[in-house]
Amino acid sequence: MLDFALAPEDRVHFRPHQYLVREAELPQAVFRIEEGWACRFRLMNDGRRQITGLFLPGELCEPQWAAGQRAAQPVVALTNVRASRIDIMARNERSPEQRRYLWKALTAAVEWQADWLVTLGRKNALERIAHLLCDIYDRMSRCGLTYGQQCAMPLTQMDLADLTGLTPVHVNRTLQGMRSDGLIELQSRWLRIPDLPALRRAACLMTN
Amino acid sequence: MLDFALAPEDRVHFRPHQYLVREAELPQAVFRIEEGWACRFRLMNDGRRQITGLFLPGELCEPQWAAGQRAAQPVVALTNVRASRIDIMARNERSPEQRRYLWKALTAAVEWQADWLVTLGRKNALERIAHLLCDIYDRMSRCGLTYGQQCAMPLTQMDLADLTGLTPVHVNRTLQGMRSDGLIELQSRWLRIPDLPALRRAACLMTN
DNA sequence: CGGTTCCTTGACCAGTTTCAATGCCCGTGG
DNA sequence: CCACGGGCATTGAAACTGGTCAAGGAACCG
Repeated sequence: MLDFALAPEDRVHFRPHQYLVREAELPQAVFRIEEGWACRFRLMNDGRRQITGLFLPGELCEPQWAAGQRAAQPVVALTNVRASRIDIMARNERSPEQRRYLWKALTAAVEWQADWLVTLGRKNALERIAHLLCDIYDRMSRCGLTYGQQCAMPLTQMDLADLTGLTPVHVNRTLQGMRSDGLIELQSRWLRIPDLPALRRAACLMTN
Repeated sequence: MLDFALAPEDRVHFRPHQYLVREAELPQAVFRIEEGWACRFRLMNDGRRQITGLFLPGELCEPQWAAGQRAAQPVVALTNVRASRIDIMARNERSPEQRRYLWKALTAAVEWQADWLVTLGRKNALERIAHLLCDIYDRMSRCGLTYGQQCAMPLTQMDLADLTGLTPVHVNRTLQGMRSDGLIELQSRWLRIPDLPALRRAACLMTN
């Protein structure tokens, strides 16, 4: 993954609900998440909240900072997080490999967000949650954090609601339904997917 | 806007519903839209459609192609479109200015999509449509295409529905309501916004 | 003109939200 | 060791937003 020397300056950690970066801050570094989960989100005046990005172990947190721009959205830890600070070099000191890597991370963010726009715009509760759980499972497996058909899933139902654009109550009911249909097993922050293709079908993820 | 020499190779045009790029195609160029509107979208198996990006005059269409990747989503003309093909240079032949420009376009796409995730995830019909119309008006004014409080708005109600994640019928009813509240005047593909701050308020766009 | 495409309207229905209350789990402190 | 408190999950009932189906009308184009 990290196929070039982004010299990790130092290790940092964060507790749940602690900010990695606040809104409009000028970040000095990008983070590579070593362990734990974080998200970026936007808050409306009346308190409605939407999570617009999820950061899992092994992933780069906010490549767009590398342009030296202000963070448009805060990033907060969802669990305990251990991360590497990677100092941002001046643009003209970057190697071609570094540029390519940052570019790739940014285009991946565009793709993920486009998928997610479809999910929020056009899918119902079951399809949204199924999509999210498939996504999580895939990303966890990509860095070797799945065990058999299982992986960690530390998000609360409120987190799930803020990701899927639903209410926590409806997330709860939908999860119940998925459990009783045998689509998932989810308990004590641990997810098991007995039949991944079935879950992907439920998420309308055939092309994906 | 186009502050460096992206030598426009040639001019092309497209009729409504004509594809600028098909899915999984390897684009040879990025486009700069000179006139007309286009969008990128994703189609679900059962026909549900979600527009994930809108391209207005003066805007760069799909900077991520510059990485030489396949188009993850098709791009189609919504009106008659006149555009400049800008051939994609090999990565290592690009000037720093070119790189900076492409990076800026890509981070702008990430920001727009994040805003749109909030809208699709957390806003109701009125707020969604108000947001969209504000966005359109802002972008049109940015390239001098607004006249007083007016600008072109060639999208059909079905297009609006596919952007906002609603049904055409509900878009229609919501527009009626906005008209009778005096929030907008919209007829024969022409939009007038009597009170932009009021519309922004209706869209919950205070921070924005 | 004739045929599309787009807009409009009505009646009914379904998925999701809201409000409110209860219970569970777990860490902390007496 | 047990009581307390806070965060999280669960459940029910009622209300509402937006979706579906269906039909009619207006505008536009060759």
